[in-house]
Amino acid sequence: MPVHVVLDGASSGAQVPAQLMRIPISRISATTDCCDKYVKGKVVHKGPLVALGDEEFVLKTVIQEEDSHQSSSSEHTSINMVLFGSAAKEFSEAVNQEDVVVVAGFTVGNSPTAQKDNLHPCNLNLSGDHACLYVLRFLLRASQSPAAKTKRSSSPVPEGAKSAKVSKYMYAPLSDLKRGAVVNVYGVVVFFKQPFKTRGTDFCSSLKITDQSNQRVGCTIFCEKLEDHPKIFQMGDIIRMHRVKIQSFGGSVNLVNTFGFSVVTFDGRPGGAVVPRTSSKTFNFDQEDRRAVESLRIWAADQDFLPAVTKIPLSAVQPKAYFDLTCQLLFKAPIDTTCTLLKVWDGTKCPHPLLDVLVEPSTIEGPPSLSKERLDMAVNVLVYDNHAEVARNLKPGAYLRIYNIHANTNPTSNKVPATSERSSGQADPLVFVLHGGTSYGRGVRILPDDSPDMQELQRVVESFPQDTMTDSELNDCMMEVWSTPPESPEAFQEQFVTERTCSHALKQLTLAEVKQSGPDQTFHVRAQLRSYRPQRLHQSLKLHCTKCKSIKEVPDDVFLSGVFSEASRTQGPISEPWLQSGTVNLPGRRPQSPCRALTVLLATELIGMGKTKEIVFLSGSTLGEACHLAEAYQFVIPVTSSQGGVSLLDLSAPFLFQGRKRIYGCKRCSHVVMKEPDGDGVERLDEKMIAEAMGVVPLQYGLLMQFELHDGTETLEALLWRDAESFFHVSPEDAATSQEAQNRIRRTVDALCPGGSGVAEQPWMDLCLSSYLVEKDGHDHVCYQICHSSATQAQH
DNA sequence: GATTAGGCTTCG
Repeated sequence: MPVHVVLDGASSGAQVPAQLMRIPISRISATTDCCDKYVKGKVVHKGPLVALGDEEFVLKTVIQEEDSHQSSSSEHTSINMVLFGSAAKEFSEAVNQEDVVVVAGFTVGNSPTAQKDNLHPCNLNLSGDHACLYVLRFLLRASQSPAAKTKRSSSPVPEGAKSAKVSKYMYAPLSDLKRGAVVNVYGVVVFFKQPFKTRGTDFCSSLKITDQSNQRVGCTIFCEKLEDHPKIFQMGDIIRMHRVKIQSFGGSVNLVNTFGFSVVTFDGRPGGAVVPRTSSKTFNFDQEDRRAVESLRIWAADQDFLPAVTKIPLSAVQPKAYFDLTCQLLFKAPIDTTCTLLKVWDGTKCPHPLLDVLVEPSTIEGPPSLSKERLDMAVNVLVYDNHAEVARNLKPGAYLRIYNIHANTNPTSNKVPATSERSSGQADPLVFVLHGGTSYGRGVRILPDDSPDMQELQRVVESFPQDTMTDSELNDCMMEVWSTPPESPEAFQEQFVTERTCSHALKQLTLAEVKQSGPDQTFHVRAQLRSYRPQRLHQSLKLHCTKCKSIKEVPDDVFLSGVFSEASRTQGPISEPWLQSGTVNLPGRRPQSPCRALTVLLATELIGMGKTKEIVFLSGSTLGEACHLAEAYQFVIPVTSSQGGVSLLDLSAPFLFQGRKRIYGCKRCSHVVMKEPDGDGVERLDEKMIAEAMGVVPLQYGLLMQFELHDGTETLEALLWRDAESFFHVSPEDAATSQEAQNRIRRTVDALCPGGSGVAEQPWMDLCLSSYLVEKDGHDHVCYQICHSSATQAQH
């Protein structure tokens, strides 16, 4: 298949032949005569190159009409394209996601996945010599001309820095390394150790890389700062290093970083986006780098130097085996100076009996309690020596990869008190161990938010119900109630009537008519609720700022525990003239847990006024302790030390606890200044006065849902946001804390959208809708919101 | 323009 790269919109070189006619994606059908047609679209998804045998490849991609926002939503503007043989291989090498391509010489077939992916009912198939592909590359103004781009410098360091803005680098093949030289290299990582502390001033990363020359070369990177080290997460990652010195040791070549060293790494899996991983703010990266990474990926995929099974979930663990575990930290507890317990899970259940490690409850750092489901799937990991030190700084909720973890079956230690139900004939219980030292790459690493492995795990663990506050409060916990569908819909079928509450004199329209009208209008419609989002109702609760209009999610307890834990880790002494410190004894929540003395601070002036039960500043506590104390004090303000003075925790956490209510501040609009709240001449302090005294702009709770409406003429997505409170007759604030409020919302959506029943049984709703324009991705979209409408229980 | 480490299972 000829592949042409058209630069600058066809100003030079290859051009799309003039005799070809463009056919919009939406007009393609099984009967389309394709011999004189071409399709133009943006690559919105590029699948991996799949090898079926010798030179037999297949690759799936999705292309989308570029100006698709102008078409109506019923048109299919995205289409699956399947490439075979050399066409697949060439496409994989030449095209990146987001590229605009022109495709000719295709055939049209039926799409077997149309039902599932909701894309075009047809497929485009590309194979053989007839297929023709043009990649449109629009060069940025700041970049070099195409002619200059083809010139390559032979110097390892940037040359002509004065004349050209873009520097070129030469990369040495690993088979051609001359002792003493300083070079730039690309390679695939075949072995690595996480950076470890040396006896000198630096951390050291030790790795081995290879490239198409099949040469394996060891690399030793010394850097004082951890963030300057290569960000390697797994074997197969791709690494680019600038300015490494070639040394020889023990008869083989070794690369060591030298002055001006820089490193960038990439995920090594073919097909994925090429995203450079570096903490460096300036680094060179252009199309040639992209191609170098992609060709290394394709080459490496065919080699067998990578372990066959790279990911082992807890459900597939073999006793006695060593493996890498990707998991989420639920909580941790120090055992002694050389050992820390990490309780982790990955959303799968380990099938083997587990050794139960007993720890002092007061030493546990993590959320106040966890759902039984999570605890049932969680495993103990004992990390020793150098890793115990790293583990002490991990925050509950963090996503981790633990390298070379050992599924130990013979725990001989009496240091860790343990119980297990061992009886004859039963398998030895497992305990996971990360042994001391760095052999075999042993270590722990936090996976960053943009890591695909982290995101995949996050999707899995977030599909489980959220954790509850405490065991005893399980029944009235928001997450539990909202996540649980009613036990028997038939037995509990209530009738709800949805009516308009506005006084507009408007004719009722069909949804099809609404869709044909423009923005900034009000409509009256009669429709049924086909579906709603989010399905997990607690996710509809949001926090929003009335000042900057931003909307954010309500953080979960695992995350909040991390913020509290981080704050108490960096906790120092607090000395403020207007605060007096003291301690409060908090009784243990469970009978066996001991009392804990909490450091609290009280405002001097309020003490003078006898108002000692109103506001308490709490330092160095856990989330659970803050919640617990909020039962006894009117307002609890978690604080930490800042240069000897007092400061609020990071505003991702509530700045104020009022009973069960957690009040958050806007990170963007708040300017925290800790002042003594002025209680003078005030009967009762309220949240507004406290927020004002501390320079915090409080966030409001809101309910945000998306309703899919239909009426036989059309379906229409409408948001419920501004008038959600009057629709459900529940205030979002109540929904955040009250079981009754959550029940009411649950019952309403269940009645309006009874699961499993036919369309005829669905109630009709009389709704008032408003339409408005929203700019997204540089284009205007018409959106709809349900307003002036109310769902009330029908009177029997 | 020094120094570090130089893979290769713990032993709890």
